[in-house]
Amino acid sequence: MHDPTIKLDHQAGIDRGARQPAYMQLANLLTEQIARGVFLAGGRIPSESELCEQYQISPMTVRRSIKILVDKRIVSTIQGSGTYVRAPSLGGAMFSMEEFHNMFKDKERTKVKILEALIIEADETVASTLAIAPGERAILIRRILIRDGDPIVYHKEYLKYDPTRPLVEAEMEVTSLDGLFVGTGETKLKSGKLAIKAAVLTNEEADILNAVPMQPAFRLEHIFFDFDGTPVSWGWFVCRGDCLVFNATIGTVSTHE
Amino acid sequence: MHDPTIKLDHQAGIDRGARQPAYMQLANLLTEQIARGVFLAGGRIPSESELCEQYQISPMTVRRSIKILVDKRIVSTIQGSGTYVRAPSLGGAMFSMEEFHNMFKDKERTKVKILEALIIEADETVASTLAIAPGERAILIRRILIRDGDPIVYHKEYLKYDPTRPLVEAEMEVTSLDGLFVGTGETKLKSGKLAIKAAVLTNEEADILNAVPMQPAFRLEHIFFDFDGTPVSWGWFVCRGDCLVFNATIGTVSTHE
DNA sequence: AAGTGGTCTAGACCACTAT
DNA sequence: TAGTGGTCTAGACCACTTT
Repeated sequence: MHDPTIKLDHQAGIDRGARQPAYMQLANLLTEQIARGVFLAGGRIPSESELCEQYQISPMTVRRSIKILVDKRIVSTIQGSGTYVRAPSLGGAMFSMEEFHNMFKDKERTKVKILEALIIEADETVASTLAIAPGERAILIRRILIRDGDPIVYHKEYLKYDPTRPLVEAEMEVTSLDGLFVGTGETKLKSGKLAIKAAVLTNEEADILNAVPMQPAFRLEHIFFDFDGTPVSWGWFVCRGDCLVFNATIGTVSTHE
Repeated sequence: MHDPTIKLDHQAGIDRGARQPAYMQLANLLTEQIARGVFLAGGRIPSESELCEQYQISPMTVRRSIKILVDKRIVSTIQGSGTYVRAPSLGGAMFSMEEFHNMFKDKERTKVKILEALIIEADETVASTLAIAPGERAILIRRILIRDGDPIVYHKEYLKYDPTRPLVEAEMEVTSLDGLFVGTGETKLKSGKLAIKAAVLTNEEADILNAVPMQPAFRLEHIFFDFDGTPVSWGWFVCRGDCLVFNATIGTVSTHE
């Protein structure tokens, strides 16, 4: 297995025969040069026409490469002026739910146990959140996610009770929670909101999660809406803080793929 | 100020004279149709050639519109098959540091108070994190961020002591923390990592932040690297949980700009 | 006036999926 | 084989900044 492309480091160019498309190659080339300090933060990278000339690529392809760096917040463009390298900053960091999702993506190790699933009468809080009248019916589901035998996440969710659609049954059936995370396409939800809050375990939660009360925890609140904008479900995950960290990278990290 | 474009809702098309470029108009049109349920999750949107025909736009421009929806995770493309509407899912949610940054972006309301700034001898933990020998010199800075007179964030940071560069002075001088968040371009940092952890206030932190111990809090750990990959600084922000929430939206939220 | 990025065209060829 | 998305070209014109 010999890779002939291994030593074109001295003056790298675009390999038109490579599996990687030209725009990706150029994006990685520029990213690496920025990461190596060839172009410093605040400075300008070569103009698009210069890059076209230098790498023998058409304007649209060069633009596409630069667009990638813009999306990654590595550079920013100023019309009429140039493309500038951004300094790494905390403000631009992004993090995703991947870490949380990974906790129970592995179906072999993860089980979902339903503690409770019943019809309740909505109290003030539930009613106002689900935009229904207090005392109206709603569904309450409480479950725990178990990984390798240990309870790691507690989930509580209120669902609007609506006999005209089988959302209730569908939701009850989702014992793997995949619908919430992967998006099954079976539900007809339009959009949702998610909030991450800092919390400590209540006595009840600590009991369920085999942990001690007052332990640091994340509370991930979620609310989903129907196509007409009315709320459909409201709930939250409680996860022990020592089981979950949200990570993000800042600045230039070349991906190569 | 009359806007003549206000009532083309019945069968919307692309307005070539509008300030908004065609690719953005099409992206918003598709997003709205998905949000209204015209195209359901799991279903296919019209093919690129169909969209070209329907809206009288060239292929590259249509592709650009679709790329926007792909980036927003509203649709996903399968080569040779089509472009499919994704179901909203928690797994795809993204968070930014914007909320945190906003807490002290307003310079009028925010002050930074340096509690301490001194040269220390690195203990085991600091030494291994900054990749120096235990006992070697390092800088410790402790500050609080004050908004409207109330202390809201506590910041502790260890910096590698390196006489060959003025990073120390530069860092000491950054009383607004802007360097960390906006990216001043004065530093020569290459990249960094950020971790968000759940925590409770220690006695010391509670005292500094005028809060009670054991209160829920976020701990935002950060580490920055130089161009050669060596760590330059390590530190963390502690923020009361009742002052900070990370928000994200899921699914189709048309932006219109 | 010259140079920069922003938009857009009207095709081309390719890789892949469906049938 | 027909249709789909993926890549790329070689220009065009525009808006904007710099000098």
